[in-house]
Amino acid sequence: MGVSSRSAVAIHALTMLARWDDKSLTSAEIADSLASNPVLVRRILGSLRDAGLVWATEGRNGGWSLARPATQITLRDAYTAVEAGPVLSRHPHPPSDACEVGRNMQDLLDAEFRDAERALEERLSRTTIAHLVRQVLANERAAARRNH
Amino acid sequence: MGVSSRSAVAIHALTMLARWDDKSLTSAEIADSLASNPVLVRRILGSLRDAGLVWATEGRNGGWSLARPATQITLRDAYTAVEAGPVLSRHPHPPSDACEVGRNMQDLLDAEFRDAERALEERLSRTTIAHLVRQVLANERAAARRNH
DNA sequence: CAAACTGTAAGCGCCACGGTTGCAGTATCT
DNA sequence: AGATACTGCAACCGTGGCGCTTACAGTTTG
Repeated sequence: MGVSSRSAVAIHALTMLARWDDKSLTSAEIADSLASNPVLVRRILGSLRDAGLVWATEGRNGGWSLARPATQITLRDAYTAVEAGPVLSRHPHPPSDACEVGRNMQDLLDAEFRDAERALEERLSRTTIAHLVRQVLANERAAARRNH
Repeated sequence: MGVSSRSAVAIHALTMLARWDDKSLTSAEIADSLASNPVLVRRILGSLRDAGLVWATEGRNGGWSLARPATQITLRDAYTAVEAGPVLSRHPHPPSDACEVGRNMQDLLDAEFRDAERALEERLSRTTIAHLVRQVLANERAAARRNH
């Protein structure tokens, strides 16, 4: 296991919004694609809205749209918007102060883990939603070509 | 949250074994430093043993020792030994096959997430247990100097 | 007013987690 | 031999977060 699947849902939703960016999509439409529930989608899109990545119009014919071009939204943006805590958990309790190692490990480990998490986020920041849309369309074209 | 705290415990234990590598340490001693439980420590050290990082002698005066020099054990070794699944969770369910995005996202996301996880592990592999021991000793020397 | 949306709060069952108890096996010490 | 001090392992518990659902208030359009 590990981090929640909210990032996956967020990236999925953003990719859909980018794929059909001429119209807005409802949480029900996105939930259908995810084989999930509209409320769950709204919760996650709510986090993305708070992060300034998407916006919603309420009422009938309402729905969700990207707040900026898909070329300017990275996977890291989605990840940090929906994921709270650190990836790598630290000590459950503070270690013993009486131990030479114990009284130093927490800070040392924190520095190492932060660097590692930074490396993960840095890699995520190298892929944009636009890139994923391009790959989806390319895959679809290839699949259509195979069906002749 | 995120990944379990087993990595933190494993690295803590390895650092202790490396710090006092002239003798073997019991699970109780390590548990004391962690303010935790000997059984929990044994569970995690058991994984490290299966990964070939440490070994134990049973019976009275038994205990744990490193299986190879601390310069040749990285944080990645500890991490992969105790942590099972992927860091970043994928879709809870397979998405809908009827959606153009849905039927492509899983593979695309998996590739991206694997790359990101690889980046995290790569960073962890750059720090050895010996390096942590060196920092602990340096911190202790600095603290002793301040107490004059 | 009815319909179709978003937005929230509350609750559900599930599962992994850290932690604990209990006990069998094994080596050492007296 | 018998007490002692370890590892090893299985079973269990309480907690918390997860994905998911229901219910309902608010908002805009037909």
